[in-house]
Amino acid sequence: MSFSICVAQCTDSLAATMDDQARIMQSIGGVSLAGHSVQGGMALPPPHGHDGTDGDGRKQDIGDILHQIMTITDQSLDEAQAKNRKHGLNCHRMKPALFSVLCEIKEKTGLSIRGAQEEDPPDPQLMRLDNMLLAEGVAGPEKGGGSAAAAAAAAASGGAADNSIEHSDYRAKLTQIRQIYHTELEKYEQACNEFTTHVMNLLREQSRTRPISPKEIERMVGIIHRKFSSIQMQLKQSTCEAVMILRSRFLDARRKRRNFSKQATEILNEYFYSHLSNPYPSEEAKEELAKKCSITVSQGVGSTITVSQVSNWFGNKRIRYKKNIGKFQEEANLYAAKTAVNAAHAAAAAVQNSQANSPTTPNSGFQMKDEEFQLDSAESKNTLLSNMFTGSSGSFNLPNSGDMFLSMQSLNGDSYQGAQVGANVQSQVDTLRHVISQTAGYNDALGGNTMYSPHGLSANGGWQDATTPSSVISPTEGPGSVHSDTSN
DNA sequence: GATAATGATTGCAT
DNA sequence: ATGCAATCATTATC
Repeated sequence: MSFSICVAQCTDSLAATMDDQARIMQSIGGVSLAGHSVQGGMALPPPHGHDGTDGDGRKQDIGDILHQIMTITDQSLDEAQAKNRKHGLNCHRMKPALFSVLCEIKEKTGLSIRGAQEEDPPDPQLMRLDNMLLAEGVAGPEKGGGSAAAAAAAAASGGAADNSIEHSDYRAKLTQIRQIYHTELEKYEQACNEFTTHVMNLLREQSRTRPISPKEIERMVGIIHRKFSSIQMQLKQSTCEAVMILRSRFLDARRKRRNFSKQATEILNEYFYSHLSNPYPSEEAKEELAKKCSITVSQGVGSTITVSQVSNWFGNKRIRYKKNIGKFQEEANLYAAKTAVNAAHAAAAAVQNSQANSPTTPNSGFQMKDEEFQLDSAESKNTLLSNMFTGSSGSFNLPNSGDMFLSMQSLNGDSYQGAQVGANVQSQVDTLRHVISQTAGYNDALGGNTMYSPHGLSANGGWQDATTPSSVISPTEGPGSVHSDTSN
């Protein structure tokens, strides 16, 4: 939440900066409008019949003209007056001489200027900014660019390319920034164009009374563009800053973790304990699990869970389970029982179906929707159950769920009936646990006899290959374990 | 607030 | 690439 606040702040500050710049820009626009007043000031006398070579009053004349030029802008003239004055100057006999002098001076300055700014070296700073904005998806193509950049950022951050809430949050903020950036940029460009047009018109008009080469107009336009691009640079800089802040917040948020929802943990645990002999879900299985977790999560509160998170979870789980098996005994039993109940449900349903009645399958909440998944776990359920009830050793490989169902019935002696199928899961689990405690010597105490041992865990602490799941019991136990044989 | 639980990261080995 | 082991950092629990 501090994250979103900070981002909001950063976006606000960005907007504020942009407003500042907009103001700057507007003030520039104001200058451009005020520029109208220059119009009359530079008016010069037109060519005249006199060649201006007579000596006496010449200095005086030039002085007069210059004086008029210098002061003309200070005087507020109405249209008629201005016209008069203009005409007067234009008709002055010194006009040609002055004009040619101006031309000469212009020629010189023009050359020097041309020489000075011939090459327009691309500003490295601006290029950096441009590149960054492009890379971040702020500049460039409208759609996809942002998410691509976000994905890139996520990937760079450590592999969680497909990300969750933070990701979309990041994207939303980035889009916001992009929008502001583009709006402002457009405004600037528009203002720049308007200003350029205006100046060009001015120059064109003035070219009637003073020498203005196309080169000069070009140069003027260049100056204007440079001015505006320097403002744009500020905008780009601010945008970059905003993106950097946003990004750093986003990356920092990586470490911020949220516990998975109960349902998600249930699902993962179920898979883990039902594949205890080989708790290494394939890529597909991980995807499936991630999807399942996210689906259940979407019904409640929490964040979606990604494949890499599933991988993390299994990595953590394996290591922690192995480190302290005793601590996980209860959990293992619980989930084994749960799985058993599920399998029993499935089996019961199957049996009932095969008996031509049409009972609705009880909604256990743990039932696998995916058929393949279901088969897979059903198989391991068989294994687990067999282990539980026979006290391990190879054997089993019950051909189908029906058999397992039968084996349960025969084992329990009492309690479990097909009719119970519709009852709620927890009670069934409890029942089952009770039954187990009676029949299989269930021991609740930590570190006590484990009726449910990690058969797949080999002596060196690793899990055995998937192909030989529970058929071999290692003679020695894993770290901190106790005897796995709890059979009666 | 101390401690446990837990999700994420890192460095290493394969 | 993937998993393990150690560790970090946050969250939950008491």
